[in-house]
Amino acid sequence: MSNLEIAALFTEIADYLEVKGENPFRVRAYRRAAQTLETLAEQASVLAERGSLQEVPGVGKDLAGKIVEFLRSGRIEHLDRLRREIPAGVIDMLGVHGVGPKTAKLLYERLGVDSVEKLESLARTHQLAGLPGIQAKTEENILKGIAVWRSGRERTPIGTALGLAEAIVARIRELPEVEQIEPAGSLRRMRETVKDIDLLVTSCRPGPVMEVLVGLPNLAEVLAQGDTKSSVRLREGMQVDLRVVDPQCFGAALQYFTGSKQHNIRVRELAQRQGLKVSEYGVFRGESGERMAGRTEEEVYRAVGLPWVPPELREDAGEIEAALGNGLPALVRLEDIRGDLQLHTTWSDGAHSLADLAAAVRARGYEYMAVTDHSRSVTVAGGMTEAEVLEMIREVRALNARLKGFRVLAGCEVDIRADGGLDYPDELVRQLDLVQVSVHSRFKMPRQEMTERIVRAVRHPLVHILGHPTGRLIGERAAYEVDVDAILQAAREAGTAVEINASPSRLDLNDLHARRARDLGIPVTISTDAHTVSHLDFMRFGVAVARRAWLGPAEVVNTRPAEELLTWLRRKRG
DNA sequence: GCCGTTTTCGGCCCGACTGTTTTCAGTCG
Repeated sequence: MSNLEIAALFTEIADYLEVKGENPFRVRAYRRAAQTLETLAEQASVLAERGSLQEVPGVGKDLAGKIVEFLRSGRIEHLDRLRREIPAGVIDMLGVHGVGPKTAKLLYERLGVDSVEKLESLARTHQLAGLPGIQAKTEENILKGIAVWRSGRERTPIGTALGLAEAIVARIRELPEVEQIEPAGSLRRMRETVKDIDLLVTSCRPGPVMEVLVGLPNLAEVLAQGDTKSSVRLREGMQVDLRVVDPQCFGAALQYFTGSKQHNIRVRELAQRQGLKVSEYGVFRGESGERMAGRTEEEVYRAVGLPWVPPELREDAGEIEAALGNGLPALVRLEDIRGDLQLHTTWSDGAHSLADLAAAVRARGYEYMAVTDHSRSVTVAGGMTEAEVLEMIREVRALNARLKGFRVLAGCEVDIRADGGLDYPDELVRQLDLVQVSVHSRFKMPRQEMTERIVRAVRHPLVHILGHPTGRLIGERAAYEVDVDAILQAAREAGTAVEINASPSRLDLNDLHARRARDLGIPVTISTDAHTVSHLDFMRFGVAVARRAWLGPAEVVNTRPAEELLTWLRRKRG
């Protein structure tokens, strides 16, 4: 977590510097470094030990020094000074929509406003009006901004957001006036959570499109309605921004609105160096203003000398450099997946019988599946007794005898006990085709103890896969305290695979950890952890995480044909 | 504060919108 911690501190420094009115490019340097740290697969502490912090793009001598300072002392003296100089509440105000650094500074210096609460009471009583650039309307906007700030600007899990977006897209697509419609923003990049839904449409008649949007059955509020841009808030709380653009500009607009912001900045810097200008309207020659591209994203990227970059990679996390060197990876696709390796049936807490689930999995076009019901200690989930495991194995063998062209593997999600031991004796575990291990209890262990516990299980010679390695539930439960890098190192040494659990409430490993696994050459599985047939659809979210982690099909275990998978499972055990 | 096919100094992404203004600064994405 320390990369995220350092990133947060750099962002805080940037906020302070901005309020102080310092050089905006210096501010940007801090923000860029923060953003890069957030998407860095390797721990800054490890880089620091190697002395290679300055190889991180955007980290120079000074910022590397500050990182080292933080790692050594847990503090950054420069930030401490800033905190003493300006109250934290002034920085909080930047979170209010409509209040930027200039306004915050003005309010603090002229009226002593040093908290959102104070800001609110002064706006209510019209004591802000009269300051330079502030009148009644601005007071009103600030109050609106505070209301949104209060209601929490939490992000929505991708599964929920994508469902909402696709329902809207389906309605709009029905209109004969609509030519193209695409979600953009972080939704298209498939981040694990998204803030709002951006939709991009080409149509010669925007009117009816806007009508559909403001007439949605789950509409809560129309925030703005114009000819080319409308915004609404849904009852579920999410904001939806819809823009209608000219077909000539669709690719440029899609590229622009997909972001990330930092990726776009890099693309434009690249263009600028070639005397070009990139905007949401297209790519233009500097002097003549001649239009070179805009209809498709491919055109836009080609015009600035890049191959098309898959949206999942657009985070300024090395994809620009890779694209320049023609080194973008061929990413795993949903259609590459040949089977699902974590599934639950009525043998434990799943909704369907083994035979019914197998039929449903097969109907998705998969070649194989592993049934991985819970082990005995996980009593809340109806874990199998030893006798039931044997019975389950017999049922699998019998089923396979009947099935042609489809293979069921007898597996188990074996609980990792508090001491790192497995939940069944080795003689029983050995009889399973596939053994996945995971933690389901004692989440609050000290970091060191939890790490040793999982490392021990990962090293067990009969274990194939570590399931949902960090145990987090998005928006509900943080990952347990654990040294993920130590676990990954152990997995590499033992040849044990790690899972990307595709359930949208888990997505565990996350994109960063999965990328780290990739960098270390650890095999990865993508599994849905389905407890009912509809959960089989989660595979797309797991594949999205894998794509964000730069994984190709060869690095994902369950893209292999059944025979190759079986060979890997056997060989793993020597 | 970072960085280099134009640079070790002098640059650093782009456009829209809004509210406040007599021509633009601030904010946002």
